[in-house]
Amino acid sequence: MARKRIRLSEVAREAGVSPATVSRAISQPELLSRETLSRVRRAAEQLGYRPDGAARALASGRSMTIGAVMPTLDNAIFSKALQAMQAQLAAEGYQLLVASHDYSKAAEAECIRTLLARGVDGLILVGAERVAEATTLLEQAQVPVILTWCAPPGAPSVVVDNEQAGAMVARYLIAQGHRRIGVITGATRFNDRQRARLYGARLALEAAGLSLPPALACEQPTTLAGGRMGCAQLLELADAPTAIIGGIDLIAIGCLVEAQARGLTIPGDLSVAGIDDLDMSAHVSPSLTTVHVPTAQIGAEAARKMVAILNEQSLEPMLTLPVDLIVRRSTGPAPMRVPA
Amino acid sequence: MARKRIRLSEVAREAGVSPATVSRAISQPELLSRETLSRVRRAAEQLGYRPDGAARALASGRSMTIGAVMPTLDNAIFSKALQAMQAQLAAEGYQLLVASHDYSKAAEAECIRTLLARGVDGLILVGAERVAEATTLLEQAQVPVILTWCAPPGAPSVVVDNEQAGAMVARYLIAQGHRRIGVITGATRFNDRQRARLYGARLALEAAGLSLPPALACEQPTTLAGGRMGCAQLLELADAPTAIIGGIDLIAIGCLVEAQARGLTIPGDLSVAGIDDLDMSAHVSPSLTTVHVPTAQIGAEAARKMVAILNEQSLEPMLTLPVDLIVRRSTGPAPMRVPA
DNA sequence: TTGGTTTTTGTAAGCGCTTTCAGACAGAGT
DNA sequence: ACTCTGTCTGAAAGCGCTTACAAAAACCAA
Repeated sequence: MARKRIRLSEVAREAGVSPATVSRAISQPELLSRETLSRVRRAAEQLGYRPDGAARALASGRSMTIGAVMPTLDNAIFSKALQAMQAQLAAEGYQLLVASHDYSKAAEAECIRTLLARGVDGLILVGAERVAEATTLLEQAQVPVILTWCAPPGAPSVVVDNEQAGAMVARYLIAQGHRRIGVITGATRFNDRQRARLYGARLALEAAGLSLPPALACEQPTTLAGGRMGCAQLLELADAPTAIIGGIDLIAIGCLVEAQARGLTIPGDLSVAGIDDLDMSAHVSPSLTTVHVPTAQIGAEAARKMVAILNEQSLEPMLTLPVDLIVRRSTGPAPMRVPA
Repeated sequence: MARKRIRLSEVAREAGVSPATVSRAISQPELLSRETLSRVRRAAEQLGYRPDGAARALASGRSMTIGAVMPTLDNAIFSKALQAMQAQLAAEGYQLLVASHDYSKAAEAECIRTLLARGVDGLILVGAERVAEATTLLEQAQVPVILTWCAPPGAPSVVVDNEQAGAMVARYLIAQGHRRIGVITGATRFNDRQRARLYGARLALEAAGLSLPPALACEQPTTLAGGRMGCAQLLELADAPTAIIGGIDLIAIGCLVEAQARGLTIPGDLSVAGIDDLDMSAHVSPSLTTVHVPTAQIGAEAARKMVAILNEQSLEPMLTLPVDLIVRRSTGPAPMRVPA
């Protein structure tokens, strides 16, 4: 089979109308008379016509394609957001062009450059921080940009209050009587989300008259293995913490695993809490206390907002989604101080 | 800032050459003299020229874009493969257009249709099964298609032997003395991977003179929660299995959780094994015996193969990656039969 | 120098569609 | 009957780039 691709003009000939009419039948059917429309549709159907995306994009200036640049897809929070984003966009007739940069600023700029060159109609990014080159590209490009997870006030964005999330867990642990609380985050250098969470936790600690000494704040890869290492490090301290906050659930779960592997009981000997509320967090053992971050919703809302902007519907630029503390079994009262 | 976008012809004027020369400077620099090339490059640089993707695609007939259709991105195995795929493609100058269909055949066909309409240069799909409509689309489209995970012999593909994977775990459990082995898979109806794994396990069982009665083979959503439900179901059987195989690790981990929540010790009372070898599988407690499936490699190799095909390098159509049994702590000898 | 090659560059014709503008036509009002 | 709407359709000019094809330039041997 596989005959040559049918062109719009052939459909026009078949239907006995002009190419313009066929084009309208596709993109603005309401302009055509009922009869013409159905004639064109029949011809298109019969010939198996498929419009050429590149040609449409070139002629119309819109590619119906949105670019998403993520740190990685290999992390449930991003892939989940992406999944929701793609579903939402598909429903609106847009396609998702995906790039990921593995937490490299330079690579991120490169991703932005390529997507822009591909002619995306809009760009969805994670976080607010990027290199100057990227910022310039974004300014010069005439496409809307939506930031997710974290953004400066005023920028079109769908975010959560990461600082608040960090503060929430910290306050809860403090309320449970913990006084030495460790925090394990991902690298904070190119990750404003992690930085904000850490900062929030620190503020809460200080507000309670406590502090977060350097030894108790460590950075690790945002993986389960990273959590294990971080936990090991904190537990080996002379004055080990009675509670640990993971900057993301994956790290917290790593702590759970490591602590239990060392024979500690949770939450008896050590309380552990995370931030994100992954699906699995409710199922690990013990189930993880965490702050629910509406990951999928971030993706879906970002997509929705993008479409709204492209349709010139103006709205609040910044959408802040709520975060909630979810108390489960991995946290409890601080252990009694053992008399020296 | 944000002046109007620079066109190729303006670069040509600036550099004092013809548009054709500028075009060549971009796509076939080796055709130009050293001097002209650098002149053009300087002009392009100075004006901040960015080629228009749509125009290039239309004129050249190639969009430098590859479409990937996945069941979902919200599952580590797919997002991990996608991540590798995207990285590999980016390195070759291609971009990834992503779609997902949530295990719906109809939606998959729709994804294929849209991506094809967008003018992708190639398509990467999961599994071999699809509705007739999709098959027709693929035949008519003149783009290479690569199947992953599972494919009929002869089709360009990057696969693993799922049947073999299923057989491997089953044989291992049999060797450990288990005689009643339950299998929990994802829905097998639109999932040839799960079906093959189940089939492999069944064959291994039969080869050992055992069988897989209907009660011991159940289907659940491919999630941790699905695993818990399936496990609960099997454990409540009058004649419960002494070992359970999860069609994917997520399900197996769900079993781990559920069984332990019910007070069973693993592997003392129940052995559990999965297939996939997720990152977390090594870290759950007890660590999960599973069959390693080189997920990321599937993605990377599919991308590599796609590029090779697009460059007309012919090669073995089908690449089969090896799977390995990874024995960890979640499996052990079958418990002694308790005298009635 | 001359003709034959081999680069290197330019000319121009599209790629397949959208969209502006204007024309055709039907119905309404006077 | 005649203008005035408003609705529907067509003609034609691109969108920004690639790529035959052809011309020009450079090189080479005779």
